Amino acid sequence: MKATIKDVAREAGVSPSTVSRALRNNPRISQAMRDRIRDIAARMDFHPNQMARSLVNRKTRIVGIVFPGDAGQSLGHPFYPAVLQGLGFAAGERRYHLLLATGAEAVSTAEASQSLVHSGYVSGLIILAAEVSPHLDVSVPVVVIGRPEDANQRHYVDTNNVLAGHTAARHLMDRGHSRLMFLGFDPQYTVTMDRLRGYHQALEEAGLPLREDWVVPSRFIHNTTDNALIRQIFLSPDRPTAVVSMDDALSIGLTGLLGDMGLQVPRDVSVISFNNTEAGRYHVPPLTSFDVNPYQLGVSAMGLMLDLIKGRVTKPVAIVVPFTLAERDSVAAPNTNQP
Amino acid sequence: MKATIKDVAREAGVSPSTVSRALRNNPRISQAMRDRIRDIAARMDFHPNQMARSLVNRKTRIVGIVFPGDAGQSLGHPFYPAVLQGLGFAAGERRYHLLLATGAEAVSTAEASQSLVHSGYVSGLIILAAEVSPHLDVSVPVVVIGRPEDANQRHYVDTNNVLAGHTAARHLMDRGHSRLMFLGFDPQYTVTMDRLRGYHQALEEAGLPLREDWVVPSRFIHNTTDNALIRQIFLSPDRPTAVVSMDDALSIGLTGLLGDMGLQVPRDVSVISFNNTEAGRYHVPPLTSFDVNPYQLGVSAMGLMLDLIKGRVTKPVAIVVPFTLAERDSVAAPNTNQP
DNA sequence: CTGAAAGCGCTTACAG
DNA sequence: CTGAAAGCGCTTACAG
Repeated sequence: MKATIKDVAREAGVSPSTVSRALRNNPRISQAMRDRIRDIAARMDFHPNQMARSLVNRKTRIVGIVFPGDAGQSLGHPFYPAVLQGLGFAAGERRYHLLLATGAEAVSTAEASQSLVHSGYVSGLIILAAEVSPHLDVSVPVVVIGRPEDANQRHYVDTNNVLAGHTAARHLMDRGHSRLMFLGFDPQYTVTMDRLRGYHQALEEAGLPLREDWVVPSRFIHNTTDNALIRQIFLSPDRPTAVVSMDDALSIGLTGLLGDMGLQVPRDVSVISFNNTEAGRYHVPPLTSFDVNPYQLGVSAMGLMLDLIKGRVTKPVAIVVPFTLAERDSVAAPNTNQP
Repeated sequence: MKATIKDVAREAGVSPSTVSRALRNNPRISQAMRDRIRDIAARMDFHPNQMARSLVNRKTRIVGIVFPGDAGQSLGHPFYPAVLQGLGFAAGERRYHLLLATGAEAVSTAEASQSLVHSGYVSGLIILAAEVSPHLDVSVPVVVIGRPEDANQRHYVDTNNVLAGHTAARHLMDRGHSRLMFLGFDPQYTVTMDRLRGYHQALEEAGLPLREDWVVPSRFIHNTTDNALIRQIFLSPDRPTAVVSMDDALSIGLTGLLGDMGLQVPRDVSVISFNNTEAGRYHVPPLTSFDVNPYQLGVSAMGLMLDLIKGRVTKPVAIVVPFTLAERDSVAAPNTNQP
């Protein structure tokens, strides 16, 4: 039987109120008494039941984490465990725990969130990867990782994806490319829309035409795309010489597809990619890829969340986490022997 | 303000007891009343506070998950997110949640476990990857993933690692190798000890000598090893022609090290590896690697846990999840032109 | 078929 | 400096 506060009180010959206060270091209890009670509590291996505390405080030391799609799926992409590491680290420092939303089947982000909040288990919600409209009306603070559509009314931490898309296009153009394809547009995810915008800006600034037929959609996270469309694009004589790709997995698939068509990366097509995964690092050729620093995204999101819980933040806060570019071998100058 | 059971009771003109019973579908309440109350509760968006329920039931719908080392570190290896996916899926199906132990600094598995249980938040504990002795005396069911040292008194789910080690060695010997090195022994982890045992058995059965100097230690999960020792082993004229490696990351590091010495995989040295990661798949050469099916490990562990919580299991249960071998290009016949 | 009362393990005004 | 009482939001014997 686990010891309760009453057991400790009886043992110490005081009331439960006094034990409670002594343990929370309330100055109203004499130092001597505090020490004595703490000793007794330790000896009895007493640990206050957090459920009971939460019930009266209307606060738990738990933050709910909601993954896009069903929880499981997204963890298959290394971005998410990395975010989780960051979240866990920052939470652990302040003795908070993470509660994972587990939607077995196709439970939407919104449903998963609601269910977590309704349970009363969580004091806050961190939502990963902003699908377009997880409109939810909940009674606890919410932080989203990624840019939500109604960004100016929300707390979020994100990469500057417009800048990243711009930087990607510029990186390619600086090396002489002018025929760029965009791989991995998904209207469900603001991250791909933001990068596309930056990409378009860079093209415009360079006076290059915006070819909508070279914007290839794909399902984000799942990283499935329209191979027939890609094949068709590269069959054309005025095919692209470079690609901005939303994810390493997409880039790896693309490399294979191009290989089947007799096109080599980077000799015939340069590829600049996102997420700097291990798979991309050991791929042939090793991929030049943006690292959006998912760990830091997690750390920052949890930091913001804990401030919100403590009531230290009032206005909507947006945190931007810098990205870096890992330059490897998938980008080269255009092949001038080609058409 | 969230609606409470009292609000619903008032609205329905009945007592809270009746609302409680109606919502739990207690047959003592008339069907008509049950329907009426459920309607009202739904309309008021009432959701019972799980904290309060847990307090009286002495049960939560939360299972604590403890990672080896500090939580964060291990998530960097794809094995762990995959297990987590399985755990999450199986939990979600039964409307259970996962609470992650977050030890910021070097919190031991045992401490993390104790803290989770003491909090009262969890109804059970799943401990990932058995370090040698997480001896803990807790009041909730515990399932470990991996073989604990005191296996016969515990519930666990594991790979048959003795068989896996044996199979690895046999796979190499079947292709003509007789000088095998074992890379990645870590006395802290039973998994590596088990594989080593199987490996030894296979050598013995084949009448091959057991060379202890060819058992190279490394830190599990971190996958750091003793490169100087490896170099020394391969500098010798009677060097190994094949390696059983505990992890793809270790194998990738080894390939690089051997490359620096002018030795190629698989031409000069064959490598059979574990964990079938993406990095190994896109590595050159693609690694032949065992898949220990981490997702299923998670699903099985959670299934067992839920049975334990329901009190449907009494005696210690051990579940074995089968492994498979993904054969790729890192294993070949020994190079007969070499010494 | 329904309700009043006690209690889960804590915390915290209120009182002394 | 310490205690008795009420209450957090539920559930469940007990009673009718």
